[in-house]
Amino acid sequence: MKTYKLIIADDHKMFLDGLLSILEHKEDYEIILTANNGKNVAKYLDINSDEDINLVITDVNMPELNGVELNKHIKAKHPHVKTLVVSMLHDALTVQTLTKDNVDGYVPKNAEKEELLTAIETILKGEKYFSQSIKDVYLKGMFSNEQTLMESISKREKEVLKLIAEEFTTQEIADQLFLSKHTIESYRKNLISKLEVRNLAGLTKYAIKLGLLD
Amino acid sequence: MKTYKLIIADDHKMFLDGLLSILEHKEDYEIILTANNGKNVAKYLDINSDEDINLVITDVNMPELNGVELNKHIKAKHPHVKTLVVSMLHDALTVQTLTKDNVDGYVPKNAEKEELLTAIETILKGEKYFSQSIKDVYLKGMFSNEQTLMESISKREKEVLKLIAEEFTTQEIADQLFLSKHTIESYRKNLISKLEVRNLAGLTKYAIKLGLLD
DNA sequence: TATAAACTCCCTGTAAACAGGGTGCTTTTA
DNA sequence: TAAAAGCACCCTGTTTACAGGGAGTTTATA
Repeated sequence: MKTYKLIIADDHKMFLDGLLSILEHKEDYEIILTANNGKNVAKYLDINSDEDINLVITDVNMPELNGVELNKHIKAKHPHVKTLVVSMLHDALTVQTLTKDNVDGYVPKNAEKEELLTAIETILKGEKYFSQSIKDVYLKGMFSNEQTLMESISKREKEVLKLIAEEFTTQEIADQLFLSKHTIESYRKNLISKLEVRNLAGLTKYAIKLGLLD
Repeated sequence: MKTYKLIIADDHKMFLDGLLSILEHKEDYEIILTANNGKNVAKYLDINSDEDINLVITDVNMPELNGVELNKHIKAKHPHVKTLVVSMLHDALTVQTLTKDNVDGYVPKNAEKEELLTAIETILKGEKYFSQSIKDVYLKGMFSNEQTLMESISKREKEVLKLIAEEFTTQEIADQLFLSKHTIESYRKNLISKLEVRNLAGLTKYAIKLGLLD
């Protein structure tokens, strides 16, 4: 019987313990590493790229390097390593980003442990596994136009939006970004129009929705 | 050796499984009930009040009845039952509400399982147990003036704040509340001053923080 | 290499927000 | 029963935001 090598990343130690206790008396899984952030996992993979890790199980919200970024890194640098996200239910955008980055599966933390085991097995067989609730979120996102809006906001616009939501005035933002006051006014105007809001209050809410603030 | 009767409430089944696997091979703990919301726990306690449950371990974020409300209910109706919150790190206000409602302990989910066991033992001995990080949050809340600010906002001010965050202009708010435009301007001014923010963006963030929006 | 998208900047107005005062009335509570 | 807090309103300014245009340059991409 083949033994699979696993890495688990989650900053909730108790949850990690739970996962471990579920997996450790399965003889076909060997936990090579546990980490409380994504960076350590990325580092480990970069250094020990000869060791054939089969699967990385990761949370989304983690310090240093979050699950979305970790998945992206893995798929770019170590495409043979499978990835399974086990996390709270996230917004459609997160799920979409993950799938676009070729994640192999997503199971919410409120799933039964049996489902987790099924997901792991399925992924190790080379297939994808997404819980129904994740598929729902994804589809909901596809047919609402929210993420279409989100995608239509450029990097620079997001930068300005963030500063607006941080209560800086147009002039202050211009100074910070070494741009003309007129430019920032244009950005604000476009954002108000694109996001279909009326004023700073609406922009601020969107900035929060987009996760631009801490 | 005495056996203690425990109830665990958490809507993340996998976390629940983890907790169970940590506790179930401890012979002095008997898990009477697990639930994925607070309501079922409250119901169980209300009906089986003769059965002497020693401790309820609960998450904060749960459907139906959250951990804060559950704790309040338990301490009001079943004061002999100890309560331990195991949850993500929460804001100072949540921690303060819990302590005000006489919760017996709070351990964050990223704690080691040893700390959880220590917390349980300590509480069952009749003492309180709060992780250092929780104490930090609490103290930070005490010495920051955030919740003092929250309390200093009157009902009318909250009403105006909500409408501001909903992107209505001063005139529109005045019309809705049948007040003078000047009055609304005064409220906005006072809110900006009280909440120590600079503009609509800051007010909007506070409205969200205070839970005035959906 | 076109063509679109993003980025940058500018103009003219008007409307709204922001700053810093003040008044009087009512309700709560120490 | 005073004092304090909340409520509603008013005034004079200044600053900023908002509305609705235009236009050139760079960058990515089909």
